[in-house]
Amino acid sequence: MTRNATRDQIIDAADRLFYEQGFEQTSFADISAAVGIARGNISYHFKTKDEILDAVIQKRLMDRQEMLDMWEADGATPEARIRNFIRILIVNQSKIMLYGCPIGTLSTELAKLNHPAQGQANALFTLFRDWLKRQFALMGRTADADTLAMQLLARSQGVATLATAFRDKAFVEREVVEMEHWLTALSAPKILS
Amino acid sequence: MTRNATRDQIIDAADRLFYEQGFEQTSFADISAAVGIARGNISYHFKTKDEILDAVIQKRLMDRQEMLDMWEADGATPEARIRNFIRILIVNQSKIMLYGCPIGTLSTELAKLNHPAQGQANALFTLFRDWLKRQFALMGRTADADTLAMQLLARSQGVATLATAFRDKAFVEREVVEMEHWLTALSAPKILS
DNA sequence: GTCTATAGCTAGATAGAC
DNA sequence: GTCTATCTAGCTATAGAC
Repeated sequence: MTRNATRDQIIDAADRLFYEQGFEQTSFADISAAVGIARGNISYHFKTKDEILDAVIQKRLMDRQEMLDMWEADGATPEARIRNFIRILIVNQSKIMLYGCPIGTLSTELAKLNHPAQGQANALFTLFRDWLKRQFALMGRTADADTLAMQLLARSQGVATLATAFRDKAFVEREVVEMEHWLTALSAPKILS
Repeated sequence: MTRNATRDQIIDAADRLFYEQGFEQTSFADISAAVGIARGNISYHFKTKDEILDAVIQKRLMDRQEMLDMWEADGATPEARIRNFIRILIVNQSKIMLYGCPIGTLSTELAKLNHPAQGQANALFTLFRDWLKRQFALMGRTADADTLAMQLLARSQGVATLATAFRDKAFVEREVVEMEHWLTALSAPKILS
């Protein structure tokens, strides 16, 4: 893997534009303009648009893995680590209200295109799914760890989709609180009050 | 509003193709081929592609309103009616696993295009939101009817997104059961066991 | 490694014959 | 109302000068 400033700039710009405009809607001209280079220069670094997509997905995988590793290192408890996941909806709120979740929207777009990179894109979901599963298992939920992981993933995706449609900040914040309560209830001993 | 067989066929074909391939990815050629007419004929009925989109959204609004009216007429209780909504995920399972939710994916695509029809497309969400809100209110949940409506909408959207990514039938069925339990628990008196 | 130029294609939209 | 033909513009991708 060679380091190259221009190549990395292309990937960064494509990553942002694929998220904001969609993969299909983003042209070589868009990317080259964003980087500030000539159109043809892109082709020196990437033969086809699909190669750019592959590089963007690889970069997203690396970025998210790094983020999860950080949460793993810093979080005192599995609950605290999962809370970091839930709070993505707050941290990235403004972008999510404009463009949705970068993972979910790419996955959906590639599904409609029946694009060969679908599997690679869905690996991003699997990354979070497996990480969440491990955290739930550490919470003692070994039996239903994967079910809980999928439930939390689904709920986040749903909130992101409706956040984009309704642009309602209060809704997002309310749902995040609800998810945190759900998480707390999972680990807390059952008390009849 | 004049009735016209060809015009309606164009709308039907566009409705299907916009769902399966996306709005941007569907061309006049795709639609005319699906209907079995010449490319130029489309332009007689619709001046621009955006006009087709408007017609498709209007049709979807009418279709869904009709469906909700049927549920309203046939459902004995608000719970039974809401159950119909939840079970969309089962009834349309195979299509959802291929293309996602027609409402959510269109809304997301138009958001990324910053398309002027965003508001119209989101009216589809509002249609379900208001209907669900009314059902929850009829269940006695007047105070948090809208919150519950948004929660159920979000959960459905999330399941649809992950269903498309993972193509996992068992996951969808499991989540539908979970949502039905959630619904039952909402109306049932609280029993400490 | 970056550029200009262009080939080859397809898109949305328009004009006009029938 | 439906058709063929065509315009203009945009796209991906390639070739080759520097």
